[in-house]
Amino acid sequence: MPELPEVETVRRGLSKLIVGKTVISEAHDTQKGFPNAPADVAQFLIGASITNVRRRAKVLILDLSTEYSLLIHLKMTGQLVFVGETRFGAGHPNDSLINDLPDKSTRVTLTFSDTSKLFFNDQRKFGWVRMLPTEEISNTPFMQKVGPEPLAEDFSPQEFMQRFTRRSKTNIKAALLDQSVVAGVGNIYADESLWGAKIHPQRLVANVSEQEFTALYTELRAVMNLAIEKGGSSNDTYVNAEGKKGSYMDFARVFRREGLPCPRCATTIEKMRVAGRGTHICPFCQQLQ
DNA sequence: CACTTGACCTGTCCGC
DNA sequence: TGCGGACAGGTCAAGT
Repeated sequence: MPELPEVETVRRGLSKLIVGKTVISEAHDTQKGFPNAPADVAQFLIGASITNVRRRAKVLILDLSTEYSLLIHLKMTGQLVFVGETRFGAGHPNDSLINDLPDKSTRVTLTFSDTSKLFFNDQRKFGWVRMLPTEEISNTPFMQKVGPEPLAEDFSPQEFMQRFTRRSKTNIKAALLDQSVVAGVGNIYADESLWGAKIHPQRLVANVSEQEFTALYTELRAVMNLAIEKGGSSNDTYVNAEGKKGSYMDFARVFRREGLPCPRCATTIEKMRVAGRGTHICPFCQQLQ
């Protein structure tokens, strides 16, 4: 999915687009194929207004005036696209992304009192939407176990390294993808940050040095900040709240660049399988040893 | 508890 | 131009 930078991009968009709006109707896909349909969502939504849009890890939190919150996970192919009443006229080039909504991947549609709409689309149906009393969010099992936000100002390199101790017997990529170690890292930014820190993804956590952890910390934050600045990565389905793609893939250094030269040393980038995921490395910069 | 693998879905691409 | 298999941004529930 959308990893931290993509979810953050959606959050910033929704913050500007839907805060203050009042929900007047909710519709969702009731097909058997959508097991995450929010059966109890409508009764807490109708008449409520959106007071805040937050993010924790890869979860979006829409706070409502009713003291309830709508939690949304986009997983691999989820989209949250806002369509305002008069945003684009017919024939506008940007209409191509949104003029067909709702479509067959639309799972939830919220309609606001000014007739604007928010669509939750999800081709692969892994995503979910849940309603919770706002004050209970922090007590959920997920929020109890999820690791710290890597971009938080008070998140230090020391804390970063210390979080990995519980996963010392696995490889660094599997640990980096573990949301209970650090929040928000997915396959793209794992590969990009490991390349930046010159660490082979199959290196055992126990064998990664303090200096290497410091480099990984710095690279991870840099790559995520750059990705947010570029509006995230769009390989295929990801779009922001306005239906637009992000451009980070134009800046990617190894991810999905197998066969191309490493931007640092020109060695041909290779693709392999690590932690069950497609993994991209420069075999010269990132050695197993 | 920590670790690995397969499952959840739909769509696309690649080789035969 | 059809068909099978692998693969795709993420977690989970199982298995060891």
